[in-house]
Amino acid sequence: MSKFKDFVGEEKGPQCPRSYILALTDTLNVIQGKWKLPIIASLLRGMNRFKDLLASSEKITPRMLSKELKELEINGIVQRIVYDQTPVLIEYRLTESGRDIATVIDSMIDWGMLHRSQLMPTKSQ
Amino acid sequence: MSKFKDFVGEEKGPQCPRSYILALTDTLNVIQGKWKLPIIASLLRGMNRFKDLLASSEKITPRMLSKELKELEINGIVQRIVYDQTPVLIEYRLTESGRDIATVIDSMIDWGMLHRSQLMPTKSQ
DNA sequence: GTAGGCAGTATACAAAAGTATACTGCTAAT
DNA sequence: ATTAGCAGTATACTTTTGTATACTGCCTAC
Repeated sequence: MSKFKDFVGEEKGPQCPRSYILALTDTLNVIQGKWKLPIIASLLRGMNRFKDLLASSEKITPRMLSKELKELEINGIVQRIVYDQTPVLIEYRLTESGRDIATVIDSMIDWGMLHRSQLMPTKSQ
Repeated sequence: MSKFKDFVGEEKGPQCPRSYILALTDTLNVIQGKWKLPIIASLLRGMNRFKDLLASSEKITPRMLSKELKELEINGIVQRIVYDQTPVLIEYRLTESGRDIATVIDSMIDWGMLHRSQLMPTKSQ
C-alpha cells in the first residue's frame, strides 16, 4: 500500500509516520521553484560554474541563481567547492543524493506520460 | 540513464524529448501548491464531499478548496460527480491516474528518507 | 417564515516568489 | 591606468499565490 495514502494536514495530525512527512517535504523543497529543476539538470550535464549555469538556463538572473544554489547547498543537494587559486575558481557539484534525485524526476515523467496517454488514448503526444 | 538528465531551460531547447518535458510539467502542476497533496491524500482516504474535505484539511478556506479542486479536475486528477437528487449531492473522486500518483509521492518519500539518512548517518530520524 | 446545512462565490488584502537593473570587490591582461 | 571577466550582492519593483471575511442560492426541517 502507498506510503502516502495516510497523509493529512498538520492540524489533524498525519496518520502516516512523521518521518514520511519530513521526507516528502524535503523532496518538495528540492524541486519546488521555477529554477530548481533547470539548475539540477545543468549540473547533471556537467555545468559547474556560476557563469556557465547563468548562461545555460537563459533568462535566470544572477540573483535567482545565487539564491537557488544557496538553498540547494543548505539542503545537501549541491556542494560549493572553492579552489584557492588566482583568480579564485568556484564549482558547484551535485552530491550523491543530488544525483539520485533524477530517479524521482524520472518517476514524475513516467506518471505524466501514462497520464497523458490515458487522457488522450490515441495520440499520446 | 536518467530520462531527466538532458532537460535544460526553454530557450536553449531541451535535449531530452519534448514529451518528457510536457509529462514532467503536468506532474508538477498536479503536486504544486500548498493544498494539492493534502487534498489528494484526503481523497485517497475516501473523503469525497466538499464539506468533508474542508474539515479534513483544517484551515483551508472554501475559496482555496474550490480553486484547487477545479485545477485538479481540469488536469484529469479528480472527477466531479453530481447526483441529481434533492438536496443535490456532489462528490469528488480521484481518477485512475489520480490514484496512481501515489506512486510518485512514494518515490519522493523514498528519496527523502535516503537523503536524510545520508546527511545524518546515525540517527536517521 | 426563519434557521441551518450544503456547495460554493466575491471582494479585498497580505505574503511569497520572481524580475529588472544596477552595482561591488577582486584579479589579470593590455 | 583602464578595461574586462568572475562571482556574486543590493534595491526596488511586479506577479503569483494564499488568506480573511462575508456573502449567495438552493433546499429542508422546525
